[in-house]
Amino acid sequence: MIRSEQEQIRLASLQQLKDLGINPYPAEEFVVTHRSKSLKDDFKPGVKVSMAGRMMSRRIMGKASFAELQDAEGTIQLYLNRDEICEGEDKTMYNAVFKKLLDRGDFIGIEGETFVTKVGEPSVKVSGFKVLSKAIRPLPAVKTDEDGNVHDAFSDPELRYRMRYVDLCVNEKVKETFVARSNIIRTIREAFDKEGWLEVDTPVLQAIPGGAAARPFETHHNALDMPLYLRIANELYLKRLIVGGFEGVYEFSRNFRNEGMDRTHNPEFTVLELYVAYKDYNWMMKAMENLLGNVAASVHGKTVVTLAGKEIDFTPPYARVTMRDAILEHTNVDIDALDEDGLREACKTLNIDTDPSMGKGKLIDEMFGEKCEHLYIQPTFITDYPVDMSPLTKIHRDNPNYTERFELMINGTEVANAYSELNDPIDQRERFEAQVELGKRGDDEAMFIDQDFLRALEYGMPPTSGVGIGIDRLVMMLTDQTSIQEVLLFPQMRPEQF
RNA sequence: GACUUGGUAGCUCAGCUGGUUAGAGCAUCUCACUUUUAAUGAGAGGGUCCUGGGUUCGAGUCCCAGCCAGGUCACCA
Repeated sequence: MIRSEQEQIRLASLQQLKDLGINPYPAEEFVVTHRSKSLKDDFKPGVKVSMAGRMMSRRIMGKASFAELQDAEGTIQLYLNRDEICEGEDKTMYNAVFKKLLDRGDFIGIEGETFVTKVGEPSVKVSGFKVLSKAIRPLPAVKTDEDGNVHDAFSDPELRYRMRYVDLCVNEKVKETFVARSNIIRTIREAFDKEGWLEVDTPVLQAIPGGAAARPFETHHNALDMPLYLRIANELYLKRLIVGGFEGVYEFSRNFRNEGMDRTHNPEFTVLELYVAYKDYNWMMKAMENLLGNVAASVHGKTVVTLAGKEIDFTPPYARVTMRDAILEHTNVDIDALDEDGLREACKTLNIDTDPSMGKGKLIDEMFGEKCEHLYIQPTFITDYPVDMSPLTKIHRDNPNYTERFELMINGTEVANAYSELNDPIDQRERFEAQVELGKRGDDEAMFIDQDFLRALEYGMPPTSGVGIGIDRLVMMLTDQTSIQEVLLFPQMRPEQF
C-alpha cells in the first residue's frame, strides 16, 4: 500500500508513541464529565472537567499551546502549558507527545479546569491528557475565519458522499442536517404515538412487490428456491393490519425502486406510511397540514422555511385544488370533457409524448406532471385523481370518474400521497384486473394481483384513510437542501476502485 | 440511458496557441515563540497530472476508448 508523506509521518509517530510505552489505541473507558456546547452554554470558570474528542487544530507557541477539541456537540478550546502538564523534570508529554507525536484528527481525553482567556474565549486549562486513538490519515484542513467564512472547504461531492465520516468531521453543517432529520422523524413518531397509533414492522422481502407501481429489485431465496423482491411499498401489509383490528398503524418504511437516480431519487428511500380506521381523505388533509406545521415549528422554531431562496410556508391550512381544476387552470384543457382519444390529442397539442400503452389516467397524469406539478411551490393538496391511476383508492363519493386521493405538492415535488382507502373487495378485484389489462398493453409498472390481500379485504376492512410521506424529500425541504444525497448519510454510489 | 462539465499534492485550486526540473494557499516537516484563535516569523519536503491507447522531437495540455463524479434531460405515482 502506497502511503502519502503525511501518512508515513503519522505512522512513524504511532511507532514512537508505542516506544514511549503509550498505547495509541487503549481499551479502557475514558470517563467524560462534560461536553463542549453544554459546557460553553452555561460556562463558569474553575469547573473541573474530563472531556474527550478529536483534536481539530493546534496553535503551538513554545511552552504553551492552544488546541480545538471537537466532540459530538461542537468544539471547545484547550490551553496547554508545558509546566502544568509536566510538573516534574520530564517534559516528554508536552515536548514530544503533544507537540510532535499528536496530529490533527487524533482522539484525546483531557482533564482540566475551565477558565476564560484574556481575549474572552471560554477554554479548558489542561492538567493532563491521554491518547485515545491515533489517526493515520490527515483530515482536510478546513478553516473558518472570524467572519464565519470557510476556507479550503472539503467540498468535492464525490469525496463527501463516499467518505461521509470525513464530511461529518469537518463540515459542521452536515452534522446539523442529520440531527434535523432525526428530529423530524422523532417529532412525527411522538405525534403518532400520542394518538395511540401503533408503530409496526412489515416485510421488506416480498413475494409480490405491491402497493405501488415501480420496478422492484429482485433477489432469490435459496432455501425456498424462489424469487423475492425488495419492497417498493408497504401499503398492502399495513392495510392487512387494519383488517386485523388495529385502528392506527404506521411504519417508517425503507422502500427500494430499481429506477433512475437524480437529485430527488435514490434507489432506497424512506416513506412514512400511516393508516387510520374510520377516517377519510378530508380528515387526512387536516391531519397532514397540522402535522407538517408542527414538524416545521418543532425543528425550525417557525413554520416559514427558506428553501433555495424561496419562502415555503408550512402554516396550515394548505390550498386544495382538484386535479381537473389544476389542469384546466394551467393548460385550458378540461379533462372531464375528453375521452381517451381526446386526451391523447390534447397531449399532442401540449407537446407531451404519449404511447399506446397509456390509458386515460396515465395521460392525465402526464399532463399534470408536465404542465402543472412544478408550479406548486407552496404546500398544496392536489385532489381527486382519475380512477385508473389509483387502483387502491376508493371511488369519489360524488363522481365515479375520480378517486378520493390527494397528493401534497411542495416546491414542485410530491411529498405525500393519501387516499380514502378502497375497502370494497369486489371493486378492488376489478381494479387489479384492470391493472393486468394495462400490463398487457405494455405498462411494465402495472400492479400484480395480490390474492391474499383481496382475501383480507373480503374479511372486511373498515373505512380507512392512509398516507405516505416521502421523508427524504420532507427533510430536504426543512433543511434547505436541493439534493437527496445531502439528507441520506450514505447515498448510493458506484463502487470505488481500490 | 443521452448530452454536458470536471478529475492536477492530504484539502481547495491555477497551469494560456503542446516546450526547461508541474505551481499557489492551507495542511505536513525543521527552528523560534508561555493567552492564541484562518496564531505568527524563518526555512524545507511532498505529485500514478483518473486509467489505457494514439499523434508528436516533445503531452497535465491535442485525439480515441474507458472509469468516476456533478449538472441538465429521459426514466421514475
